[in-house]
Amino acid sequence: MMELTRKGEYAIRGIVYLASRPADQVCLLSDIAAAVDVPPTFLAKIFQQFSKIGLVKSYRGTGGGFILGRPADKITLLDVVEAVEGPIIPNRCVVNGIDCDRSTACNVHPVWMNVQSQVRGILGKVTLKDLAEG
Amino acid sequence: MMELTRKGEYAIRGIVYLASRPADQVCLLSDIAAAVDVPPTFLAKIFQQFSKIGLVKSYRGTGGGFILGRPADKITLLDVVEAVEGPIIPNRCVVNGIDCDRSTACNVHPVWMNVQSQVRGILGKVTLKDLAEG
DNA sequence: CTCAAAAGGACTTTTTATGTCTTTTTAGGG
DNA sequence: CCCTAAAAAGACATAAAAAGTCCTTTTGAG
Repeated sequence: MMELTRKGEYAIRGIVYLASRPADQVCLLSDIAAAVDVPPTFLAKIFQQFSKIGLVKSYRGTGGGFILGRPADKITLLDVVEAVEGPIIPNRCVVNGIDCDRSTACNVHPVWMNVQSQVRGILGKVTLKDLAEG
Repeated sequence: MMELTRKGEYAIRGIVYLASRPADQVCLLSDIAAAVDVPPTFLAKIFQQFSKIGLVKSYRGTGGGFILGRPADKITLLDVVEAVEGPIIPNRCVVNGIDCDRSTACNVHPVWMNVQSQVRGILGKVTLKDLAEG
């Protein structure tokens, strides 16, 4: 369980690569796709999602491409993963707040809440800067 | 991401219900399925998986049914989840040990290792006894 | 021997993942 | 203004996984 999809993996590869480039240099999607070995059309969709929420900035037309939407140390792995995979929800009932639909006193619920919070904590502390260097 | 499948949810519901019954009382699958509102044929498959790894013991024929394979405080949520969902692997490369196939120095890898270990830690500390009472 | 129950296997249907293709918008440069 | 380069958008296509059903077989008690 809890497996990242290929989309998520591609997303990370792509944006980490972008973070590893000079911050002011606009990168072609086709170049990124080639560098990280991801189907360009698929990566395009992913970067469109990034663009919508500001993780990257896009420029169209001749000389266009992508740069990071903010400094690499201000983008976390959590941002990236949630951008393409949706929120981190180990169990559906977590979204309903405190109570499951199954029973008023569901003992499993707080466990999932705990899992969610721990995972978010871990991913939220890792930035693209961390991932791009080293 | 990280969402439990319905199968996993059913599995938990079913075995927690079983754990809430008197330990020596054999339970019919059909009764369990009705009690936790899961398609009986589907739950049957799940309990077959449980049975194979000893989480439950099954008895065939007249008067048959299921009981827990060991005391409720010796079965963890991790046991149950991994029984039906497979091992907890946030990213494929975690299984290959220390190195990703993508690059020799993948900085993302230790993060997934950390996630895996945290989640396993949380789920491994919750037993069916905890979940069945209260 | 018969009936009740789980086990096993083959199947179907639905949903999600993983892409591709084509058209449209935007922008730069002559 | 026109041409070309690039991302955006949307409609498809295919494949894999999830979710569930159905039928047959095995096992056991009475």
